[in-house]
Amino acid sequence: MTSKRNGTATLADVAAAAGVSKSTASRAFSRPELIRPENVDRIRRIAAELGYTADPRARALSTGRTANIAVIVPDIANPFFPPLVRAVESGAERAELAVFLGDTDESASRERVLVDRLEKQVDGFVLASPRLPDAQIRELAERVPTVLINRDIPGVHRVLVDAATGVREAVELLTALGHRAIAYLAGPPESWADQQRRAAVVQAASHAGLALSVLELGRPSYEAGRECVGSMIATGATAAIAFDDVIAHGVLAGFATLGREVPADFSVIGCDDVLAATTFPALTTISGGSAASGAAALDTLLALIDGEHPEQRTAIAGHLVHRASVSAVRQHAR
Amino acid sequence: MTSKRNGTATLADVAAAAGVSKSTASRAFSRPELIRPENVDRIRRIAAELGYTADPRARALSTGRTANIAVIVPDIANPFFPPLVRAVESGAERAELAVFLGDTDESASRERVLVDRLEKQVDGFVLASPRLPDAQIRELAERVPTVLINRDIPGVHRVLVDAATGVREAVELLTALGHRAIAYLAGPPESWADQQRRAAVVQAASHAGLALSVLELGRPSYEAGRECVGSMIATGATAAIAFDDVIAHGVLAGFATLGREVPADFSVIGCDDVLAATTFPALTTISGGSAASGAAALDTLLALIDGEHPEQRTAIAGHLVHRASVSAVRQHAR
DNA sequence: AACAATAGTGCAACCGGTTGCAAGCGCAAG
DNA sequence: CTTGCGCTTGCAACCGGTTGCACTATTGTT
Repeated sequence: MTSKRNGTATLADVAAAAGVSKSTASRAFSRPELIRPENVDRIRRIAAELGYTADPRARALSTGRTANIAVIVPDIANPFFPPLVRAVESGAERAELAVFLGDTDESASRERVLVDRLEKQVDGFVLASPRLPDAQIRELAERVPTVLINRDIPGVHRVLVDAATGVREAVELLTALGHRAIAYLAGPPESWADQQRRAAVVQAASHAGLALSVLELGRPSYEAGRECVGSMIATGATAAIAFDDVIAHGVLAGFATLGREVPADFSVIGCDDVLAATTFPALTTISGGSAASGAAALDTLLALIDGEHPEQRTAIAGHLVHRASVSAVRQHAR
Repeated sequence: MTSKRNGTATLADVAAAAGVSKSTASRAFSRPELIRPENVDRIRRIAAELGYTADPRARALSTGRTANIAVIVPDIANPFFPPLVRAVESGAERAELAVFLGDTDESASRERVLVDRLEKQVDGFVLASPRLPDAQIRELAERVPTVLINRDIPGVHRVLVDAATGVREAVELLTALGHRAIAYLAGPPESWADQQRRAAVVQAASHAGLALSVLELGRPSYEAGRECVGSMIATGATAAIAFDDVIAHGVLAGFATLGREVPADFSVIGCDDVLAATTFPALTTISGGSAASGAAALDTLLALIDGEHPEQRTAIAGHLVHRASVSAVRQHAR
């Protein structure tokens, strides 16, 4: 016999104390217009005195609504996700929903387990950059309201940040500043975000007539960014667009280690705007991601839960935030 | 009539399909040793075919155990918390618990609301840097297994990172490197962590015979760190220990802006080790915080849930991680 | 062969709410 | 003085599991 949960008052206790039936007590909260006003007051007062709070589990069992949602992320320690989670969290707070957080550690199988464990106790899912196969996500979305972030599966509700706009702005800026050869520091090719960004860079560069080198970095990390600087310089590029801010931050460090100056010697542009101005020099980056997509996903999910039919595909336009890591190409460069 | 939740199979369905009673079906999962082995197999197979999964709500209702826990943080976007949450998350995964995340936005009242909403659907709480008054936390801990992080309330289970050790190491290092005057860049005085760190620095500095200036920065932020550099230099200090890595990171940027070099011109030490090596120069810092305290808190909580009586107070010894932002004081300095 | 012990199963109550339906009530209309 | 209707309220079933207890075979013991 472990410590039993201290006996909080139940609805039956309240009903007994008020001399009414459970149904009446229940309705004093859920449908007060059906109950004689003076009784509503009395029941509520007694409930308060007893410290009664409805048990969400029991309520969920009969109503089918849990008042919970879940947000699943690949890695909460990746700076892209905390603002996203925070946005979901604050929207959920307004809707009086509690939120489960699942961290899949970038693993599809753990994601599967989490989703299964949570499915019965939530009214909906926000899946951020899910790693599950399309088919499984489709099935899930059929059973439970589900909104994807950064994953484009037709037929499933999703919010996507539109890389094209921001990338175009970035390339235009670089072109205007005299750069003629740039590099794209690619992220994980299986990620939808990288596919989009890569394609956008390729297209924009070719449109602007810029030479483009793509460097495959694999898992996006600070180290990967720092270590690619040498080979990046070797391509002859004078500016780089990185898959994300973390890589870009690493690149900054790489240059500093080499004693080269950004932006004087080289221009760097990140993506996601999650490091804000906390790099040195402050990072020019393509914003429009994290918090906004969390908020948008939550709005869609709430609508879905309410049985509405929100837009299936929400695009968030990323745009360039110009800070200090970009400047005109040096005259004597190249 | 909103979209009713798609009819997943219930235990009754399984029982019917297997031609046994609900009890037998139930026990085929929870107490298989009571059921004839061949029936266990058959029931489980049929359940699998029907895609049956037990409803955690219903189970919770009768067993009293929810298999959920909650972790409440003041601000998930503060880099101290994601690793902590991640550690809790991964421990919970092992114990097959799902985790609620609450973000209080640094507000005691939102914390109150969250705790109330969650209390009935979790087996325990991890409260990280809670803002609630002692009395309320005590009451909660009496009703529900609860573990605090970075909050020292006697009688309540808690894990605290012991600043003293790491701070002492830091001060010893600085002393050995020839520094004679240092600064402490203080965090929010109402935070337990700042109180500890401040006291430890004061004591260690006096013990080592170092001159110490304390600069009040209020809310710990990158900007605050960057902007205090001027007045910090004015104190005559040649090294600083910051309340946290975020401030220290700002200080690094402040020096870079001034064209001064760290560590050649000035040594900087952070706290928490949440920025890892992602600053330039890589930040020397007092580690032992985030992930470790999350893991320790979870262990304590699990024990508590199992009805054991774990140590009430767990101290995590912070220790100095020596990276690149500290060096010997320049001969001509001062 | 009679009897006890044991393994396997089912009945029904219970966890704490919600809700359809019907019953009791007062009051106005006929 | 009925009849009818609307307002309140209670009964009881239900949501989907778990579990104490009783019951029936089986097997083992003298």
